[in-house]
Amino acid sequence: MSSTAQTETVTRTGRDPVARRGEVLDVVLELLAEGRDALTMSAVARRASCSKETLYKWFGDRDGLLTATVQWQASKVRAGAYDSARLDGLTLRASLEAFGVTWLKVISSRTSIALNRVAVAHAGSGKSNLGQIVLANGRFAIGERLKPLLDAARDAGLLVFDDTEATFRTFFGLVGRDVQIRLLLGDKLQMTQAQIMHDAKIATQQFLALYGAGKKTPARGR
Amino acid sequence: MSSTAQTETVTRTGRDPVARRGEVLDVVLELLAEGRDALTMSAVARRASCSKETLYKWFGDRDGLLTATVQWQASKVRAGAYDSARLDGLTLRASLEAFGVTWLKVISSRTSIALNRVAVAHAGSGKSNLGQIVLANGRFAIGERLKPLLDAARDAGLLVFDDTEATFRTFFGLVGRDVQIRLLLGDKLQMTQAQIMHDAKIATQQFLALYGAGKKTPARGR
DNA sequence: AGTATGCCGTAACGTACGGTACGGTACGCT
DNA sequence: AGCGTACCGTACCGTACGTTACGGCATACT
Repeated sequence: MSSTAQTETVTRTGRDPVARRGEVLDVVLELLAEGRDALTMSAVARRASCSKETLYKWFGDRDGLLTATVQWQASKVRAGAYDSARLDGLTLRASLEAFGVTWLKVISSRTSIALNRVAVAHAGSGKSNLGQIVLANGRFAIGERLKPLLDAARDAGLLVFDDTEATFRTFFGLVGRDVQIRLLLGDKLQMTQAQIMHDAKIATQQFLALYGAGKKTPARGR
Repeated sequence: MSSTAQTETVTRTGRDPVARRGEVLDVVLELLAEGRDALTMSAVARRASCSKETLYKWFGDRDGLLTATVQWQASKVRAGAYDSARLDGLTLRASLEAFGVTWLKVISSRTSIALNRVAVAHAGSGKSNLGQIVLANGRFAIGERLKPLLDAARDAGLLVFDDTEATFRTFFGLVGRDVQIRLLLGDKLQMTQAQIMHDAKIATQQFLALYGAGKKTPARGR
């Protein structure tokens, strides 16, 4: 599990087994993102050049593979926490915008869309908790990462609010708006880098207009 | 096709065939909302007491049935347009809150969640345009219904904004926040009547704080 | 009454796919 | 060299489900 890779147990392909595992999961992400046809165990095995037997030995069943994939993807996305020290209006604004940009990039990425689609579909079928995992690593993870910033900003007298959770949810709504649901439903929505940065900027302006303590930019919505 | 139903062609069950069609589609909605197991043609036929042959004759194939179901549900949701005449700050606020309540009720209803789930799953598989239909009857339909109100409010000097679409999207985000994605992913989120009304009220306050012309309630979040 | 039509119930077909079994091969260990 | 382990490739099995086919019955039409 958490053994530091010192002895490189080289397998047939000349690779360390945990790396191999990662390769397989990357294949799943690939296949999912292409999404031309439903993800099938045989397709994964073929593309990853591994046997189905190995797939089942490693991940148990299809759900296990999916779960591992979601966690694998989540482990790649983790970004560093924003330093809440020496906060002023400008760094707060910049941090909020950065959060917005990060989040918009995530939800508009092909992998995230694909992963959310299978998780949503799965949540319908009741079995397994893929949806919960996606939520925990997406919506809730970013919430937990943003809240310290919000609290610090309140302590610094830059923001005024009671409920951190509710305040975060407002920011979340201002940033995401209808983007995620439209993308999930297959709407052709071009989220360019420029568009994302613009959206994050506007959302931050609006957020500060609602919760900012100072009388900065009035933030009329474009 | 478009013949006005005058001659009531009574079938075996003593029902008019178009009503029978509606019954079948209601069964689909039922099954979908229960969602214990995936929707299957056999299950629909059994529950609706009709033959699979009839299902295929009427709807072509499974996708056709799903499409018809989405449109059937959409046809039931259509609410009347809000009268934009004699607008003042109070009626505007009330109308916005009403919109918010309506929308939150829709997206938190079991049927909507189930329908969106199949549409999202379908959007992944590429085939058919279920996602587009859901979008057209959900997100976009409510947008087209709200925009006249926004424009009227701007004409009446109650709101200040440039881009009606962008303004609507902000309202959409303030109202929906993370609710829809959480519900789609299976999060247990209790959306009681009281909660919905409270959320709509707050969202409206915040929206007016951002776009309102007058200096009404400052709308501090929560 | 006799025939046609529409629909129900059920059986049957084909296929896709999750899951398992098995032979063959490369590598590590002794 | 001989053995065990891990894994690839492929064949195989069982089942679920979309789709089609068919027999039977009730109503509509002449």
